[in-house]
Amino acid sequence: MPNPGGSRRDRPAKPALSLQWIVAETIKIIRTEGLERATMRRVAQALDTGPASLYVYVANTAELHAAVLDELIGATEPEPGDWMARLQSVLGSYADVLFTYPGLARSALVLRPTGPHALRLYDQVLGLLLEGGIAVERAAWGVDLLLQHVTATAAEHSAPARADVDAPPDGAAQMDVLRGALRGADPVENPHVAAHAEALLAGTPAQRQAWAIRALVQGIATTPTQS
Amino acid sequence: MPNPGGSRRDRPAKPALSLQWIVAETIKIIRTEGLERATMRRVAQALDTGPASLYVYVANTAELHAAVLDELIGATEPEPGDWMARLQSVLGSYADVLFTYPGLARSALVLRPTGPHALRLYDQVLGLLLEGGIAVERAAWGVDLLLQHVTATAAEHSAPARADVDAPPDGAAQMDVLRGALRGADPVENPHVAAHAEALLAGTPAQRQAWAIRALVQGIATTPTQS
DNA sequence: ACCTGAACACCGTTCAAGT
DNA sequence: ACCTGAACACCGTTCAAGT
Repeated sequence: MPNPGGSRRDRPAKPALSLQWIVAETIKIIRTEGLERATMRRVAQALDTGPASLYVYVANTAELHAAVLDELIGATEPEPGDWMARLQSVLGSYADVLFTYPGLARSALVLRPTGPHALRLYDQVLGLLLEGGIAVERAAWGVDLLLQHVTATAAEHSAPARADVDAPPDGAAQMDVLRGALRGADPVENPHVAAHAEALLAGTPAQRQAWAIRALVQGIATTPTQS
Repeated sequence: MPNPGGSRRDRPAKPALSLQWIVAETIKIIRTEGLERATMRRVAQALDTGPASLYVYVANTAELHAAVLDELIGATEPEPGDWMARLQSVLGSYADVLFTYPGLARSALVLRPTGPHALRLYDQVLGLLLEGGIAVERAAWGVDLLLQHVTATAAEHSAPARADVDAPPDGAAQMDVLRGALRGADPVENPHVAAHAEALLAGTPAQRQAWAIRALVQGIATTPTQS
């Protein structure tokens, strides 16, 4: 006599899987345990099923990560202001997403996000460059350059996948190593680095990021696509 | 009576391990089987030992990859010409290294190469920007921007680690997906992308790379570090 | 069509024990 | 000090079998 009376008390009626649910659960895991923990096996476990079940909805782990990233990109939005201020703010909010989930930036470089939210971001950035009066061929190539810069910067600040869970989630450690290497440069082997180590290390990340975007826009606006 | 006569025929007298030898063997594996095959276990096997032995010389897999990358950067060299031509050629030869061993570029973004050869590359790029008459604070920040661009571009063209060994080693596939997404953009949702899809996709990788470097240098040269 | 248990073929890293 | 076998704690993906 299975399931008498139309309800059973043993299980809370497991709903059917769906890509949306899988993505939502994966984001929860990334948020609480980090990207490296969001494995097919771990996600399947959270969904109370076996890893094989996920392959009905995604072809592989990369595709799952891509779906997650597009979902997160949905949160990016420009604040009001002139075109340059809006550009800085869309790129800034994209950077925030990538910095919040370090490791996803690494994926984003290779994944080339192409979901609906990513496309909207692409469209916003292109629109802002055109609004700034930049020639269309330059603006078109510039979009890639700007998004690549933000993505790469976030990826740099994310640490490689760690075995040790307790350690800080840094990438700041890598920065310290670089700092040490530049400060310790041999004036004979590396004269320029040795002479200008402090200039190389100057500025806060925010200052450097803002400068980089201004410099990129400046270069994009003034450099003809035909040499 | 072990080892009579001072020589034995059973084994070719296994030499002692060394970081140099480990790196050399790892490069061989990367060259023939790809980075994703160059695991601690696979490298140890090639060295006819167990994986634990490698941990005497490197702290983890990332450190092994970093040592390999620095070794490979040793091959970069500028060709003669004015400072801009030399800049394009050093960056080009660095790009060649990263494109030849796709996947190492992905590591390079996070690893922040700091070995002797990487430092030399850093020094060359900084020297060339200064030779071009660029203000030292801008040149110093610009080095990062230029190397980051090259590294990120190479990383983009490398595919994610694949289970399937027979498939093309592309990343070109990702580009095709992007192409399709841009061409198929909805004119209402993404008006700018839809209107300028061809401009977004225009140019060969080489043309875009050369333009990007000119644009970066232009932006670096003309953008004050203080807004 | 969707879902699953179990298996296949791997990983990085640690550790106690040897030389 | 250097090296090692064996183990610990995982992976992604596939496949035959079920519903």
